[in-house]
Amino acid sequence: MVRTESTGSGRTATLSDVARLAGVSIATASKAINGRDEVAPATRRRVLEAAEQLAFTPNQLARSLLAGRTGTVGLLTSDLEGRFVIPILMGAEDAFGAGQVNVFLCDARGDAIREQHHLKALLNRRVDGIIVVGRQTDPRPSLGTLPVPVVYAYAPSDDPDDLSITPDNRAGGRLAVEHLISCGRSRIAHISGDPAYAAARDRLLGVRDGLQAAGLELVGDAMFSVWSEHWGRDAAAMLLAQHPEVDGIVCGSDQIARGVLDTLRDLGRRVPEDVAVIGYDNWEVLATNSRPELTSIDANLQQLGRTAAKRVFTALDDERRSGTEYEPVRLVIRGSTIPRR
Amino acid sequence: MVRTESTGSGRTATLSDVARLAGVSIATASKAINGRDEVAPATRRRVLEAAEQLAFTPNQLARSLLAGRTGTVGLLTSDLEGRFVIPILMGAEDAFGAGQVNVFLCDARGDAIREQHHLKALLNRRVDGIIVVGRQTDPRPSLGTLPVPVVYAYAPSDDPDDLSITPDNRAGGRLAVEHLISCGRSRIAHISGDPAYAAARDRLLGVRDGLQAAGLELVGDAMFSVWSEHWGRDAAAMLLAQHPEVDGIVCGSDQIARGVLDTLRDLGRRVPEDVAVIGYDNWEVLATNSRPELTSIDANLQQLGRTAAKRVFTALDDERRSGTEYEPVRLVIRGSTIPRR
DNA sequence: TAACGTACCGAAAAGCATTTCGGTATTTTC
DNA sequence: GAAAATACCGAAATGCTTTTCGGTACGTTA
Repeated sequence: MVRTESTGSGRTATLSDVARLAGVSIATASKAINGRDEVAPATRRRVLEAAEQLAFTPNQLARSLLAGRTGTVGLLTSDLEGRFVIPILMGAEDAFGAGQVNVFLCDARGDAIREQHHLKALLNRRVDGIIVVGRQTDPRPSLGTLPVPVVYAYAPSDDPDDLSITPDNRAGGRLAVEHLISCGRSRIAHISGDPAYAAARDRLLGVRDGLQAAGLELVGDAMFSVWSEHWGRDAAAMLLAQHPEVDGIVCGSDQIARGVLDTLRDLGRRVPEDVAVIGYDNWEVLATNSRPELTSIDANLQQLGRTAAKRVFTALDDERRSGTEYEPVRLVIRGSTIPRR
Repeated sequence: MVRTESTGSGRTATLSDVARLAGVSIATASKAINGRDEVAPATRRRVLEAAEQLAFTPNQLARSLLAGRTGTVGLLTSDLEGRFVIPILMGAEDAFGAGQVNVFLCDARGDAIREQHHLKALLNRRVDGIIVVGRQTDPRPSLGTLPVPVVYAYAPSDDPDDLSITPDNRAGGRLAVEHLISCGRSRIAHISGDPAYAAARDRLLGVRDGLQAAGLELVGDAMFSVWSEHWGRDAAAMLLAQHPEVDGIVCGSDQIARGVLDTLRDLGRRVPEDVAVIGYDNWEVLATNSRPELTSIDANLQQLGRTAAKRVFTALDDERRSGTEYEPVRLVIRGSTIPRR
């Protein structure tokens, strides 16, 4: 691979190279390139030709230094592996990418020291704002007061003075149960994941909200353990042994729901005719490949990412908001609650 | 939220603020902070105290401008959603994060225009290098000659003068079949995904390599369609109807393998006693939640990302390599090929 | 023709940190 | 006590772009 710059010197061309080649001053070259109107058309043409020939691209570093804004944002995640982080990241990148903003990605791997290290690096690079994306909806430690706006996404900050955006898990739990009720179910159970997660507790609150509003009660106790397919299978077996009358199951995740579907199939229960099942997260690859396909609650994470991006922007100009915003969730109906045709 | 800088003016402190407060020149302040030794201990202390008091952090923009290197790298992906991109991204971020390098993340969403746009932005920001991560192992269009080193990860460039790093799918296919053979299987079939993918074709080549080396032939034709669990179920049903003697199945993906396991279970075949099944990708959430757990081929994508990062670095100093490097894959053995205990 | 206006261009400062090199002040040595 | 060496500090250049403001040169008007 050979470098093919036309400056000859091997450097990338600078504005003064362009000016020299075009036979004008640096100031004039700048104006010509940036479309300012104090330049004669013929001069502008000469400059643009020179810029083209040298493959000139303006140095953003110099620009940013002057402007006091870099057009960059730091995206500080605690765990890239987690599948909740990615859609948020996509949404943010998307919202920024449409403008002139670029994103610095930093993965702290759940380590506070590393996070502090990354934070410092971002501030040194003079990012215009920071989005902190957590992997759980449990509150996380605030970064404290920084010279740039900070928005917490998914995992809210534990400081109410910070601005946080997190999905409305309680509304999601309620939405799920309301859907089952609207499908004519009244003997509804709840199988969820790790009760140490706020997500699990909040969804249960929503489920109870929905049941209470309809004058119903949960069948058996809410079942908690871990967020796995195995647990879904085991829990469903236990549930059906103790409460064979159950006709609807709200699951805490799609993985759990997949396990539940497996057990129901093994036990000869038809889904959704005998038992309707609803998952949570709308993890497409799981939800659309099960038998039957899985109705689920979608947290609109990509939208959440876009909202976070927008807030960082508006915080740049306007006043800063604070407190926790709950993003709405939505129901995605598939065959596990409503028979196909 | 209140800003609490001590410059008073609301700006972030600059080196000259520190110098003024410490009663020294800017040059001396710089030396004191950067640990140069031409500074008297007492002076250094004064400067450091002033820097502390003002919460001074050196402006990387100014530094980069001077140094000619920014300590940033562009990560240009075509599809963040794809689950192959994330581990590579993590590996790269990890490798860089250990140094002083930060990553600009750009998602082109599979759109060439957007990619060009992002590329230009990265060059304007004077990144020191670029990693291009594709979502398939099929060759992709080269970005052409750029003033910074470029490494293509996962999807190799179609220009042999570029440096590409991609997983060795052929070796993976061979590894899978060799494992089945070592498990005593000799009537082996292959169910894979979309034949338009180089990954599918390369893996089949590897499967044939392994069979031929053992003097065996594939049972039936290799079966191609799409990368889905549904197809895995359907294909397995067809396969067993035509070739009930099959005792080993190499699957083109873990999703397909999950479908295959489902069908085998429905048909009363024991896994691995009657039929051994091996997947591909080692997608943990699928592989460890199936019944039985799924043996699979892991492409070491995180390692691939780290290698790509390293190559960008070395290309900065050393000569540039070119051509396509094939990263080794590895076998992860679970219950679908070897009975537990 | 003199005075004025317009159109265009260029010098220079600003943004911030680093580094070189020249210059004091202090210490050491003869 | 004078010369040399040392230790420490500061002015200024560097990197690159943008913007302001002062200055030509030309054309226009009275």
